Amino acid sequence: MSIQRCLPESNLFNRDLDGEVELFKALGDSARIAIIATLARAEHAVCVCDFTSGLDLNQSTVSHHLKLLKDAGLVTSMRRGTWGYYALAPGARERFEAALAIVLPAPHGARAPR
Amino acid sequence: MSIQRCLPESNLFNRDLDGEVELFKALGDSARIAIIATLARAEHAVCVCDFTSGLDLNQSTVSHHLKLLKDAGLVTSMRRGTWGYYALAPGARERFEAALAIVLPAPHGARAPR
DNA sequence: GAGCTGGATTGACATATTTCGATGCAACAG
DNA sequence: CTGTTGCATCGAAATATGTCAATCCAGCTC
Repeated sequence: MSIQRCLPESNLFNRDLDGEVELFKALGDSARIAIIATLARAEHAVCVCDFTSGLDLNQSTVSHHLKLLKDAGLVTSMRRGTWGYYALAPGARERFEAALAIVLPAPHGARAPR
Repeated sequence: MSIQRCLPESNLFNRDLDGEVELFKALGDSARIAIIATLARAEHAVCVCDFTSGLDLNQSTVSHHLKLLKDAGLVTSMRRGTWGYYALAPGARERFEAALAIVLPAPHGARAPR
């Protein structure tokens, strides 16, 4: 019989993963991941000026990344006078956990290494 | 005193996150996330032909994505005769968990929901 | 050997994404 | 009111990424 041919029906994972792709894409950039990591550790909302001075990027570029993160629902923004502040959106961490659980579910059976 | 000026020293998260960025970037594409989700659920290694027929993409494109995932250390490959097989690399899931824990650490205090 | 088949590689092209400079807009300071 | 400052938005340029067609390279079959 030798080597058997390719499986007739492909058991590819079919479900729609566009939402998860958008999530991971949001962290797939060094500026955005730094922003998120900063916000995740901040006690209060962080001023935009901290990002424009801290990141080695043009102010408009920083603003662009912040907008991207906001569109993804990962951060929230507020204005106080002239200054803008961003904070991690509630549930941001959980959304990543959930996405990871869908893409890479924990092995169902044993935890045992052998 | 009114509104206080921007903080003098920026408390930006400084550590190098390039490795984490590469990880998340790997899942930031619909083809690659489908491949990983499939491999994460497969009992055995999956034939390349399953991906080329299952995904709506050219064979060379599929091969390209597989190479990307392999370069990221997320999958392993083997050859049996003419056919190629890919499997999830051991520890792939854990690497994502670890990356997430660095970028979005769990709130240090309580775990209790209320 | 010759021909075929699965898959990797190469090269080109199309599209997305990142980035910056310039401009616009509100809020503050004088 | 005028000038300044922080941030958003717009438009363009540079770069990266996804995609395919063509080719190459084993290994299989005859």
